[in-house]
Amino acid sequence: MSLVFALVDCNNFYVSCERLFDPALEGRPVVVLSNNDGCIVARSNEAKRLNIPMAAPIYQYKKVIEKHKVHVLSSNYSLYGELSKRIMDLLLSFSPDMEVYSIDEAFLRLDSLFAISSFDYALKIKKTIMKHLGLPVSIGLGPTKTLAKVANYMAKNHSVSGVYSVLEWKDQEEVLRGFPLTKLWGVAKRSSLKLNKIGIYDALQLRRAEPSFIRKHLTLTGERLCLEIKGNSCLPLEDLRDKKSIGSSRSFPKDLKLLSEIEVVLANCIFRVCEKLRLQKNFCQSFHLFLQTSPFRKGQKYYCGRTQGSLRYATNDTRIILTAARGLLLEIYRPSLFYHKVGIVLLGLSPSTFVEQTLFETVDHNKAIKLMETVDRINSREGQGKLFIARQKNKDSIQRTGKRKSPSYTGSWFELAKVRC
DNA sequence: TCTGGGGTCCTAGGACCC
DNA sequence: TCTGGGGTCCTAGGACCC
Repeated sequence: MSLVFALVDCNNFYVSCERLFDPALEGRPVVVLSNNDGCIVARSNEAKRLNIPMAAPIYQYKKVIEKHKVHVLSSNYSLYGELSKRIMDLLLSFSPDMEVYSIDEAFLRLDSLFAISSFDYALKIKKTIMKHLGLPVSIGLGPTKTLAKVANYMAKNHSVSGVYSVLEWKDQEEVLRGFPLTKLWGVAKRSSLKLNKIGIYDALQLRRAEPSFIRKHLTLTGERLCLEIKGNSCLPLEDLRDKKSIGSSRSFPKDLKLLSEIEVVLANCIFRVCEKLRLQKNFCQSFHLFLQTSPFRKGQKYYCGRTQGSLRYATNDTRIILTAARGLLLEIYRPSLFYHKVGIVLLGLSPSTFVEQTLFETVDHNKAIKLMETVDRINSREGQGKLFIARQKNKDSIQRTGKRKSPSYTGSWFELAKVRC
Protein backbone atom coordinates (compact mmCIF):
# COMPACT_ATOMS: atom_id res chain seq x y z
CA MET A 1 0.00 0.00 0.00
CA SER A 2 1.33 3.44 -0.84
CA LEU A 3 2.02 5.89 1.93
CA VAL A 4 0.01 9.03 2.59
CA PHE A 5 1.56 11.79 4.69
CA ALA A 6 -0.48 14.83 5.68
CA LEU A 7 1.28 17.94 6.91
CA VAL A 8 -1.05 20.10 8.99
CA ASP A 9 0.37 23.59 9.48
CA CYS A 10 -1.32 26.50 11.24
CA ASN A 11 -1.54 29.72 9.25
CA ASN A 12 0.47 32.55 10.87
CA PHE A 13 0.08 30.67 14.14
CA TYR A 14 1.04 33.27 16.77
CA VAL A 15 -0.97 35.97 15.02
CA SER A 16 -3.98 33.64 14.69
CA CYS A 17 -3.78 32.87 18.44
CA GLU A 18 -3.79 36.59 19.25
CA ARG A 19 -6.71 37.26 16.89
CA LEU A 20 -8.73 34.55 18.55
CA PHE A 21 -9.00 36.66 21.71
CA ASP A 22 -8.85 40.07 20.05
CA PRO A 23 -10.96 40.04 16.89
CA ALA A 24 -10.15 43.73 16.32
CA LEU A 25 -6.82 42.49 14.92
CA GLU A 26 -8.63 40.75 12.07
CA GLY A 27 -7.78 42.22 8.67
CA ARG A 28 -5.03 44.44 10.10
CA PRO A 29 -1.28 43.98 9.68
CA VAL A 30 0.04 42.32 12.87
CA VAL A 31 3.51 41.16 13.93
CA VAL A 32 4.61 39.22 17.01
CA LEU A 33 8.06 39.75 18.54
CA SER A 34 10.64 37.40 20.08
CA ASN A 35 11.73 37.52 23.72
CA ASN A 36 12.93 40.95 24.83
CA ASP A 37 10.94 42.34 21.89
CA GLY A 38 14.00 41.94 19.64
CA CYS A 39 12.98 40.26 16.37
CA ILE A 40 9.82 39.69 14.36
CA VAL A 41 8.88 36.01 14.66
CA ALA A 42 5.36 35.95 13.22
CA ARG A 43 3.49 38.07 10.67
CA SER A 44 -0.07 38.26 9.47
CA ASN A 45 -0.64 38.06 5.70
CA GLU A 46 -1.16 41.84 5.68
CA ALA A 47 2.27 42.31 7.31
CA LYS A 48 3.86 39.87 4.84
CA ARG A 49 2.46 41.95 1.98
CA LEU A 50 4.31 44.97 3.41
CA ASN A 51 7.54 43.01 2.81
CA ILE A 52 8.35 42.69 6.50
CA PRO A 53 10.63 39.63 6.59
CA MET A 54 10.72 36.82 9.14
CA ALA A 55 13.29 37.15 11.96
CA ALA A 56 14.04 40.79 11.15
CA PRO A 57 15.10 43.04 14.05
CA ILE A 58 12.12 45.26 14.80
CA TYR A 59 14.09 48.54 14.91
CA GLN A 60 14.96 48.17 11.22
CA TYR A 61 11.27 48.28 10.28
CA LYS A 62 10.06 51.09 12.54
CA LYS A 63 9.17 53.36 9.62
CA VAL A 64 7.05 50.78 7.79
CA ILE A 65 5.35 49.86 11.05
CA GLU A 66 4.43 53.46 11.83
CA LYS A 67 3.39 54.29 8.28
CA HIS A 68 1.04 51.34 7.91
CA LYS A 69 -0.11 51.24 11.56
CA VAL A 70 1.14 47.67 12.02
CA HIS A 71 -0.06 46.23 15.32
CA VAL A 72 2.99 45.02 17.29
CA LEU A 73 2.70 42.39 20.03
CA SER A 74 5.20 40.76 22.40
CA SER A 75 5.06 36.98 22.34
CA ASN A 76 2.77 35.14 24.73
CA TYR A 77 4.26 31.64 24.71
CA SER A 78 1.99 30.21 27.38
CA LEU A 79 -1.03 31.09 25.22
CA TYR A 80 0.51 29.62 22.05
CA GLY A 81 1.65 26.50 23.92
CA GLU A 82 -1.81 25.88 25.32
CA LEU A 83 -3.56 26.31 21.96
CA SER A 84 -0.94 24.12 20.29
CA LYS A 85 -1.68 21.36 22.80
CA ARG A 86 -5.39 21.58 22.01
CA ILE A 87 -4.74 21.31 18.27
CA MET A 88 -2.44 18.30 18.70
CA ASP A 89 -5.00 16.54 20.93
CA LEU A 90 -7.65 17.10 18.29
CA LEU A 91 -5.37 15.87 15.48
CA LEU A 92 -4.61 12.71 17.39
CA SER A 93 -8.29 11.79 17.17
CA PHE A 94 -7.94 11.78 13.35
CA SER A 95 -4.89 9.53 13.21
CA PRO A 96 -2.88 7.79 15.92
CA ASP A 97 0.19 7.88 13.65
CA MET A 98 1.28 11.41 14.34
CA GLU A 99 4.50 13.36 14.73
CA VAL A 100 4.38 16.77 16.40
CA TYR A 101 6.98 18.56 14.32
CA SER A 102 6.84 22.02 15.89
CA ILE A 103 4.53 24.19 17.97
CA ASP A 104 2.24 24.69 14.95
CA GLU A 105 2.91 21.72 12.67
CA ALA A 106 2.24 18.00 12.69
CA PHE A 107 2.63 15.11 10.26
CA LEU A 108 -0.13 12.49 10.17
CA ARG A 109 -0.14 9.16 8.35
CA LEU A 110 -3.46 8.67 6.59
CA ASP A 111 -2.83 5.56 4.50
CA SER A 112 -5.21 3.28 6.30
CA LEU A 113 -8.38 5.15 5.34
CA PHE A 114 -10.73 2.96 3.40
CA ALA A 115 -14.11 4.55 2.95
CA ILE A 116 -13.09 8.14 2.36
CA SER A 117 -10.52 9.83 0.13
CA SER A 118 -7.56 11.38 1.95
CA PHE A 119 -8.36 14.73 0.35
CA ASP A 120 -11.88 14.74 1.81
CA TYR A 121 -10.53 13.56 5.13
CA ALA A 122 -8.04 16.44 5.18
CA LEU A 123 -10.87 18.89 4.46
CA LYS A 124 -12.73 17.43 7.41
CA ILE A 125 -9.68 17.89 9.68
CA LYS A 126 -9.34 21.51 8.59
CA LYS A 127 -13.02 22.25 9.19
CA THR A 128 -13.02 20.55 12.60
CA ILE A 129 -10.04 22.58 13.83
CA MET A 130 -11.74 25.77 12.68
CA LYS A 131 -15.02 24.78 14.32
CA HIS A 132 -13.56 23.65 17.66
CA LEU A 133 -10.67 26.06 18.08
CA GLY A 134 -11.20 28.88 15.57
CA LEU A 135 -7.71 28.49 14.13
CA PRO A 136 -7.00 28.33 10.38
CA VAL A 137 -4.73 25.55 9.08
CA SER A 138 -3.40 24.40 5.70
CA ILE A 139 -2.94 20.76 4.85
CA GLY A 140 -0.61 19.20 2.27
CA LEU A 141 -0.83 15.57 1.16
CA GLY A 142 2.02 13.60 -0.37
CA PRO A 143 3.63 10.14 -0.52
CA THR A 144 6.66 11.40 1.48
CA LYS A 145 7.14 14.01 4.19
CA THR A 146 9.08 16.27 1.83
CA LEU A 147 6.34 16.12 -0.84
CA ALA A 148 3.69 16.75 1.84
CA LYS A 149 5.69 19.89 2.69
CA VAL A 150 5.63 20.95 -0.96
CA ALA A 151 1.87 20.30 -1.05
CA ASN A 152 1.44 22.36 2.10
CA TYR A 153 3.23 25.28 0.46
CA MET A 154 0.77 25.00 -2.43
CA ALA A 155 -2.18 24.75 -0.01
CA LYS A 156 -1.09 28.00 1.66
CA ASN A 157 -0.32 29.96 -1.46
CA HIS A 158 -2.28 28.56 -4.39
CA SER A 159 -5.42 26.91 -3.09
CA VAL A 160 -8.89 28.09 -2.16
CA SER A 161 -9.79 25.14 0.04
CA GLY A 162 -6.56 25.16 2.07
CA VAL A 163 -5.89 21.52 1.18
CA TYR A 164 -3.55 20.40 -1.63
CA SER A 165 -2.52 16.95 -2.77
CA VAL A 166 0.51 15.74 -4.72
CA LEU A 167 -0.25 12.07 -4.19
CA GLU A 168 -0.48 11.50 -7.96
CA TRP A 169 2.63 11.26 -10.12
CA LYS A 170 1.42 13.82 -12.67
CA ASP A 171 0.62 16.38 -9.92
CA GLN A 172 4.13 16.00 -8.57
CA GLU A 173 5.70 16.70 -11.96
CA GLU A 174 3.46 19.69 -12.55
CA VAL A 175 4.06 21.28 -9.14
CA LEU A 176 7.81 20.67 -9.05
CA ARG A 177 8.40 22.27 -12.47
CA GLY A 178 9.66 25.77 -11.68
CA PHE A 179 9.33 25.17 -7.92
CA PRO A 180 12.17 27.17 -6.28
CA LEU A 181 14.86 25.04 -4.62
CA THR A 182 14.90 27.23 -1.52
CA LYS A 183 11.22 26.47 -0.90
CA LEU A 184 12.09 22.78 -0.49
CA TRP A 185 12.36 21.44 3.06
CA GLY A 186 16.04 21.39 3.98
CA VAL A 187 17.33 23.63 1.21
CA ALA A 188 18.43 27.16 2.00
CA LYS A 189 20.72 29.58 0.21
CA ARG A 190 23.99 27.66 0.54
CA SER A 191 22.65 24.36 -0.69
CA SER A 192 20.69 25.96 -3.51
CA LEU A 193 23.87 27.71 -4.72
CA LYS A 194 25.70 24.37 -4.68
CA LEU A 195 22.90 22.84 -6.75
CA ASN A 196 23.01 25.76 -9.21
CA LYS A 197 26.69 25.03 -9.76
CA ILE A 198 25.86 21.55 -11.04
CA GLY A 199 23.12 22.85 -13.32
CA ILE A 200 20.08 22.29 -11.11
CA TYR A 201 17.75 25.27 -10.80
CA ASP A 202 14.34 23.90 -9.88
CA ALA A 203 12.81 21.02 -7.91
CA LEU A 204 11.91 19.03 -11.03
CA GLN A 205 15.53 18.99 -12.17
CA LEU A 206 16.52 17.77 -8.71
CA ARG A 207 13.85 15.06 -8.89
CA ARG A 208 15.32 13.84 -12.18
CA ALA A 209 18.91 13.81 -10.93
CA GLU A 210 20.82 10.74 -9.79
CA PRO A 211 20.69 10.53 -5.92
CA SER A 212 24.31 9.33 -5.65
CA PHE A 213 25.45 12.30 -7.76
CA ILE A 214 23.55 14.69 -5.44
CA ARG A 215 25.18 13.03 -2.45
CA LYS A 216 28.62 13.98 -3.75
CA HIS A 217 27.68 17.66 -3.61
CA LEU A 218 25.10 17.82 -0.81
CA THR A 219 26.06 14.86 1.43
CA LEU A 220 23.66 12.28 2.78
CA THR A 221 20.97 14.87 3.54
CA GLY A 222 20.90 15.89 -0.13
CA GLU A 223 20.63 12.32 -1.33
CA ARG A 224 17.66 11.71 0.94
CA LEU A 225 15.99 14.91 -0.24
CA CYS A 226 16.41 13.79 -3.87
CA LEU A 227 14.85 10.39 -3.12
CA GLU A 228 12.01 11.96 -1.15
CA ILE A 229 10.93 14.28 -3.96
CA LYS A 230 11.04 11.31 -6.34
CA GLY A 231 8.38 9.80 -4.07
CA ASN A 232 10.57 7.29 -2.17
CA SER A 233 9.93 7.81 1.51
CA CYS A 234 13.16 7.94 3.57
CA LEU A 235 11.97 9.98 6.54
CA PRO A 236 9.59 8.10 8.87
CA LEU A 237 7.39 9.71 11.51
CA GLU A 238 9.42 10.40 14.63
CA ASP A 239 8.55 10.13 18.27
CA LEU A 240 9.07 13.20 20.43
CA ARG A 241 10.34 10.96 23.22
CA ASP A 242 13.35 10.03 21.08
CA LYS A 243 14.81 13.52 21.39
CA LYS A 244 18.55 13.57 21.86
CA SER A 245 18.79 16.84 23.71
CA ILE A 246 16.69 19.60 25.18
CA GLY A 247 17.84 23.07 26.03
CA SER A 248 16.99 26.48 27.34
CA SER A 249 18.78 29.75 26.73
CA ARG A 250 18.12 33.45 27.11
CA SER A 251 19.64 36.60 25.73
CA PHE A 252 19.74 39.53 28.13
CA PRO A 253 17.76 42.73 27.58
CA LYS A 254 21.04 44.59 28.21
CA ASP A 255 24.60 43.25 28.29
CA LEU A 256 25.67 41.77 31.63
CA LYS A 257 29.10 41.78 33.21
CA LEU A 258 28.55 40.50 36.75
CA LEU A 259 28.74 36.75 37.35
CA SER A 260 26.01 37.01 39.99
CA GLU A 261 23.56 38.47 37.46
CA ILE A 262 24.38 35.86 34.82
CA GLU A 263 23.90 33.13 37.43
CA VAL A 264 20.33 34.27 38.04
CA VAL A 265 19.42 34.01 34.34
CA LEU A 266 21.15 30.63 34.09
CA ALA A 267 19.23 29.40 37.16
CA ASN A 268 15.99 30.29 35.39
CA CYS A 269 17.09 28.44 32.24
CA ILE A 270 17.93 25.37 34.33
CA PHE A 271 14.60 25.54 36.13
CA ARG A 272 12.71 25.63 32.81
CA VAL A 273 14.72 22.90 31.09
CA CYS A 274 14.43 20.53 34.07
CA GLU A 275 10.68 21.07 34.12
CA LYS A 276 10.67 20.10 30.43
CA LEU A 277 12.84 17.06 31.17
CA ARG A 278 10.40 15.82 33.82
CA LEU A 279 7.41 16.51 31.60
CA GLN A 280 8.79 14.12 28.97
CA LYS A 281 9.67 11.65 31.73
CA ASN A 282 13.41 11.61 31.16
CA PHE A 283 16.65 11.82 33.12
CA CYS A 284 19.82 13.40 31.79
CA GLN A 285 23.37 12.24 32.29
CA SER A 286 25.36 15.26 31.12
CA PHE A 287 24.93 18.82 29.96
CA HIS A 288 26.48 21.49 27.80
CA LEU A 289 26.80 25.05 29.07
CA PHE A 290 27.49 28.18 27.03
CA LEU A 291 28.00 31.87 27.68
CA GLN A 292 28.47 34.30 24.83
CA THR A 293 28.96 37.94 23.98
CA SER A 294 26.91 39.63 21.27
CA PRO A 295 28.05 38.83 17.73
CA PHE A 296 26.72 42.26 16.69
CA ARG A 297 28.43 44.42 19.30
CA LYS A 298 31.12 46.68 17.93
CA GLY A 299 34.30 47.22 19.93
CA GLN A 300 34.31 43.79 21.56
CA LYS A 301 35.46 40.56 19.93
CA TYR A 302 32.83 37.82 19.82
CA TYR A 303 33.38 35.21 22.50
CA CYS A 304 31.48 32.00 23.09
CA GLY A 305 32.63 29.96 26.05
CA ARG A 306 31.41 26.35 26.08
CA THR A 307 31.93 23.51 28.43
CA GLN A 308 30.48 20.13 29.15
CA GLY A 309 29.62 18.63 32.54
CA SER A 310 28.86 15.07 33.59
CA LEU A 311 26.61 14.09 36.45
CA ARG A 312 27.49 11.24 38.78
CA TYR A 313 24.17 9.61 38.00
CA ALA A 314 21.28 10.29 35.63
CA THR A 315 18.80 12.69 37.20
CA ASN A 316 15.99 15.21 36.62
CA ASP A 317 16.56 17.03 39.91
CA THR A 318 16.82 20.78 39.28
CA ARG A 319 18.99 21.27 42.38
CA ILE A 320 21.68 18.81 41.31
CA ILE A 321 21.97 20.19 37.80
CA LEU A 322 21.99 23.73 39.15
CA THR A 323 24.89 23.00 41.51
CA ALA A 324 26.92 21.24 38.81
CA ALA A 325 26.30 24.01 36.28
CA ARG A 326 27.25 26.84 38.65
CA GLY A 327 30.67 25.32 39.15
CA LEU A 328 31.26 25.07 35.42
CA LEU A 329 30.02 28.57 34.64
CA LEU A 330 33.11 29.87 36.45
CA GLU A 331 35.31 28.04 33.94
CA ILE A 332 33.95 29.91 30.93
CA TYR A 333 33.30 33.27 32.58
CA ARG A 334 35.84 35.98 31.68
CA PRO A 335 35.50 38.95 34.05
CA SER A 336 36.52 41.54 31.46
CA LEU A 337 33.68 40.86 28.99
CA PHE A 338 30.13 42.07 28.57
CA TYR A 339 27.78 39.15 27.94
CA HIS A 340 24.69 38.80 25.80
CA LYS A 341 23.35 35.27 26.26
CA VAL A 342 23.61 32.18 28.44
CA GLY A 343 22.14 28.70 28.04
CA ILE A 344 22.20 25.03 28.89
CA VAL A 345 21.55 21.88 26.83
CA LEU A 346 20.78 18.60 28.59
CA LEU A 347 22.29 15.49 26.98
CA GLY A 348 22.36 11.74 27.44
CA LEU A 349 18.59 11.52 27.94
CA SER A 350 17.11 8.28 29.24
CA PRO A 351 13.67 7.26 30.51
CA SER A 352 13.16 8.17 34.16
CA THR A 353 11.42 4.84 34.73
CA PHE A 354 14.82 3.19 34.79
CA VAL A 355 16.77 4.22 37.89
CA GLU A 356 20.48 3.57 37.85
CA GLN A 357 22.30 3.15 41.16
CA THR A 358 25.86 4.32 41.60
CA LEU A 359 28.46 2.00 43.02
CA PHE A 360 29.49 3.94 46.11
CA GLU A 361 26.52 5.97 47.16
CA THR A 362 22.94 5.24 47.92
CA VAL A 363 20.80 7.91 46.37
CA ASP A 364 17.25 8.38 47.50
CA HIS A 365 15.80 9.05 44.05
CA ASN A 366 12.24 8.69 45.22
CA LYS A 367 12.47 11.58 47.65
CA ALA A 368 13.89 13.92 45.00
CA ILE A 369 11.41 12.76 42.38
CA LYS A 370 8.48 13.39 44.71
CA LEU A 371 9.73 16.85 45.61
CA MET A 372 10.17 17.83 41.97
CA GLU A 373 6.77 16.40 41.04
CA THR A 374 5.18 18.50 43.77
CA VAL A 375 6.89 21.68 42.53
CA ASP A 376 5.71 20.98 38.97
CA ARG A 377 2.17 20.25 40.10
CA ILE A 378 1.88 23.45 42.13
CA ASN A 379 3.32 25.57 39.31
CA SER A 380 1.02 23.96 36.78
CA ARG A 381 -2.02 24.61 38.97
CA GLU A 382 -1.17 28.03 40.39
CA GLY A 383 0.65 29.52 37.42
CA GLN A 384 4.28 29.34 36.30
CA GLY A 385 6.80 30.78 38.70
CA LYS A 386 4.80 30.36 41.93
CA LEU A 387 7.45 28.05 43.34
CA PHE A 388 11.05 28.65 42.40
CA ILE A 389 14.59 28.07 43.59
CA ALA A 390 16.21 30.83 45.64
CA ARG A 391 18.88 31.38 42.99
CA GLN A 392 16.24 32.56 40.54
CA LYS A 393 15.73 35.63 42.76
CA ASN A 394 15.18 39.09 41.30
CA LYS A 395 14.55 37.51 37.97
CA ASP A 396 12.31 40.34 36.83
CA SER A 397 15.09 42.87 37.30
CA ILE A 398 17.25 41.05 34.73
CA GLN A 399 14.75 39.23 32.57
CA ARG A 400 12.39 41.69 31.07
CA THR A 401 9.18 40.34 29.65
CA GLY A 402 7.53 41.84 26.61
CA LYS A 403 5.99 45.28 26.93
CA ARG A 404 3.14 44.50 24.59
CA LYS A 405 2.16 41.04 25.77
CA SER A 406 -1.47 39.99 25.56
CA PRO A 407 -3.13 38.57 28.72
CA SER A 408 -2.76 34.92 29.67
CA TYR A 409 -6.29 34.12 28.44
CA THR A 410 -6.02 30.37 28.86
CA GLY A 411 -3.47 30.14 31.68
CA SER A 412 -4.74 32.33 34.53
CA TRP A 413 -8.11 32.78 36.19
CA PHE A 414 -7.33 36.46 36.62
CA GLU A 415 -6.69 37.10 32.94
CA LEU A 416 -9.70 35.47 31.33
CA ALA A 417 -11.16 37.32 28.36
CA LYS A 418 -14.01 39.60 29.39
CA VAL A 419 -17.25 39.77 27.46
CA ARG A 420 -19.50 42.81 27.72
CA CYS A 421 -23.23 42.15 27.51
C1' DT B 1 20.51 52.21 20.90
C1' DC B 2 17.81 48.06 19.61
C1' DT B 3 19.45 41.47 16.30
C1' DG B 4 15.06 34.93 19.62
C1' DG B 5 14.94 30.34 21.19
C1' DG B 6 14.60 25.61 20.45
C1' DG B 7 15.92 21.92 17.82
C1' DT B 8 18.14 18.36 14.09
C1' DC B 9 21.72 16.10 11.28
C1' DC B 10 26.21 15.74 9.14
C1' DT B 11 31.25 16.16 8.56
C1' DA B 12 36.01 17.09 9.54
C1' DG B 13 39.54 16.77 12.46
C1' DG B 14 41.84 15.87 16.85
C1' DA B 15 42.85 12.69 20.61
C1' DC B 16 43.57 8.39 21.76
C1' DC B 17 44.17 3.30 21.53
C1' DC B 18 46.41 -1.00 19.98
C1' DT C 1 67.75 10.75 8.15
C1' DC C 2 64.24 7.52 8.60
C1' DT C 3 58.54 7.80 12.19
C1' DG C 4 52.25 2.78 10.41
C1' DG C 5 47.71 1.82 9.92
C1' DG C 6 43.30 1.17 11.43
C1' DG C 7 39.84 2.04 14.49
C1' DT C 8 36.75 4.69 17.89
C1' DC C 9 35.07 8.53 20.23
C1' DC C 10 34.35 13.29 20.92
C1' DT C 11 33.72 18.05 19.67
C1' DA C 12 33.24 22.14 16.94
C1' DG C 13 31.13 24.08 13.38
C1' DG C 14 28.13 24.31 9.32
C1' DA C 15 23.65 24.12 7.51
C1' DC C 16 19.12 23.84 8.09
C1' DC C 17 14.16 24.04 10.21
C1' DC C 18 10.17 26.53 12.66
